[in-house]
Amino acid sequence: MKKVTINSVASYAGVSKKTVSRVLNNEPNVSDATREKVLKVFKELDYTPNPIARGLAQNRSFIIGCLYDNPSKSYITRVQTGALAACHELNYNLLIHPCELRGEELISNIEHLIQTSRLDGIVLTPPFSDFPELVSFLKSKKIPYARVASAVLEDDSISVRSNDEQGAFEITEHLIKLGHKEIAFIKGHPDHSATEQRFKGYRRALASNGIEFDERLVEEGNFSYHSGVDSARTILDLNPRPTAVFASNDYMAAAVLKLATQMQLRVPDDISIAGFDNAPIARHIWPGLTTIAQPVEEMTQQAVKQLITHISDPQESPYQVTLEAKLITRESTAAIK
Amino acid sequence: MKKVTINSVASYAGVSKKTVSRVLNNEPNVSDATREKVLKVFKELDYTPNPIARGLAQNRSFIIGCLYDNPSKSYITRVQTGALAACHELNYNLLIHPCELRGEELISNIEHLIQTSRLDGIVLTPPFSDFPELVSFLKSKKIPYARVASAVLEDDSISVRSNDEQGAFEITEHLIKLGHKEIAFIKGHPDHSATEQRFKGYRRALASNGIEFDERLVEEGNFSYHSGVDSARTILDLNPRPTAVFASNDYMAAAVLKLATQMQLRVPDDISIAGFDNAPIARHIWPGLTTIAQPVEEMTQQAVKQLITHISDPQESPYQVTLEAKLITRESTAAIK
DNA sequence: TCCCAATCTGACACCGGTGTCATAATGTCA
DNA sequence: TGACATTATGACACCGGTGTCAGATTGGGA
Repeated sequence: MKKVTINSVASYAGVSKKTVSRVLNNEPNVSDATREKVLKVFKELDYTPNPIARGLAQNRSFIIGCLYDNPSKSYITRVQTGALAACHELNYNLLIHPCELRGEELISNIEHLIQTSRLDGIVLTPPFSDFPELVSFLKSKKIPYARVASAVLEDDSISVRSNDEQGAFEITEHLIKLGHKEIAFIKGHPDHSATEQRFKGYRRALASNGIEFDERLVEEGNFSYHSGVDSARTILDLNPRPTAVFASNDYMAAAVLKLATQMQLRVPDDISIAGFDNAPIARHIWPGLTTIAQPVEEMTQQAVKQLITHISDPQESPYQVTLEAKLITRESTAAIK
Repeated sequence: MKKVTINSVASYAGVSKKTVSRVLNNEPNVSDATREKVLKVFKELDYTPNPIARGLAQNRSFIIGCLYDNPSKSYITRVQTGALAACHELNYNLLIHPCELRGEELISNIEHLIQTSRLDGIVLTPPFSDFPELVSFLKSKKIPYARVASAVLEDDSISVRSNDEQGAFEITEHLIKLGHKEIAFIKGHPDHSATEQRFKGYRRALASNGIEFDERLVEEGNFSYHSGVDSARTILDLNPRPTAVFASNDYMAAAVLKLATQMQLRVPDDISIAGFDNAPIARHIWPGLTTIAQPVEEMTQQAVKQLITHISDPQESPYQVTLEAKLITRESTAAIK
């Protein structure tokens, strides 16, 4: 099986390398006859251009990096799915790069990554999307980037998000409409901008329904299952016990459910529990969790797509998109008795 | 910020490109003085070799592909973690490629992937590890590959596995020692070789403890949570009801637990449940699942490491490794009353 | 019919490394 | 000291594409 290069195609088709290259890249100024002739040879020889050679000539790698630091495997997988879909469509490769936001020398770690792998661009997923040091570093180095699910919008960068504040508002209001007035809240990790957004939505729902905010009902979590256990312990021991708990994500909500079950509390009869994210666990436990579903794949796909488009043609100016989050009701929430 | 290439380094150090290249690759026949001089210039100019140029010259991409088709996000993430660790260590990149085993034209899909991305090698994770068509395709095309968690061993290929049969044996024996005699079993997806292995271990444990195998206690699942629900329904409706259920993975075990809870059965008092894999869900539900932990990260890391070593130096002959799986006991199993 | 612009095509250098081979420098032993 | 093996170094082609620019061809208007 001999290697098929642009040279073989050129000589076989009786044209120059450059003309073959023109056909490859859909450049103008190639006569229809020539174009067809070359395309036919492509098929006959089963030619695939070498992205490495192309990369060298254009000083590009055709690789996008994807940064994440997230305890939720399902979130990571969804991010990857969306990013891969976009990359696949636009003939790019995806390089995944898990790393710690608070790890030592994050910036130099990323710089090294970009240097050695020659990334063309980078996608930031939470909590990196709103990490100022990193964003300004990328900006100063003129490295194209896109932010997924960021809270802070900038005019001149690509950002695709869903409305966390609104989602939290809706799920809180859902609880309120079921008759709950004492609704505990478990916060997420302070490094994530979603944490603040979800808290805001919770408070707005209380306020707009005339329920006074009670600080004692709020616990600090960090999105991990473990932190949910700790927060749940405090909340479930309150006297009087709140009739509902809204945790900032499903893992912490699952932890509340676990502890409640251990304490012989019946969910949702004795207490309602709501989560956020619609992680697989939300439907894998009993009762299933009422939660908010975000279009993670689509957010990431749009972000990466826009990023690559921008790289290929810097004329394309970046823009921001906000997608809808959706309330999913399951068995863990019910009307107060 | 000017680009630093091998040419700049060469002229700055007063040597030829080739000598710089020799230092870069730790080749012999460079005097210590020259080597040091060049190394110093590397630091001064902060030089990073361009992997793309190197790839073109050597006809390599420095990219390993990782194939998977697995419903468990945590398994995927663990595979990635191990693969990334190996790649990072050996200056390779990892290209993830989720795809369907039974999807149309799997082989041509993979061929296209290898063609267009110019993969240097490929890691097969279950269920691909034991998919004969794919393996023989790779072999015929002389594409280096490594298999993770494969059941069938071949002498001349890289394979790193853990002992599923033994794990299943141990967990079954654990149940038997707790006094259980009627132990239901839920099989995994028939495409996965682990399915057969785990079933074998279950049967061996029964046999070696003088318990007769009862076909009615075996249900067909496919590793998904959903299939677990179906199987659980049948099993829990049996009369007499088995005192224990061993599901081939944790998702199906979680499904059994969910259904049992819905049916007001107390776990483990009324029925014991065991899983396999030690997925996060095993400790996120109540009661926590007794299960088998496999060293997924390590398996994958070793496989990829060996794969890259083999690519860089085909002298290195492939070998097979089997790692230990470990029984983890949690609250979902208890002695029969 | 002629001229000039627009369209098409190819020669050749270049991207940043590595492989080959010739040659220079050094070392070893008789 | 001379002959020869060994080590060190560089010149140059090459990997497979793309960019630049010059030259060839075609088309339209005067």
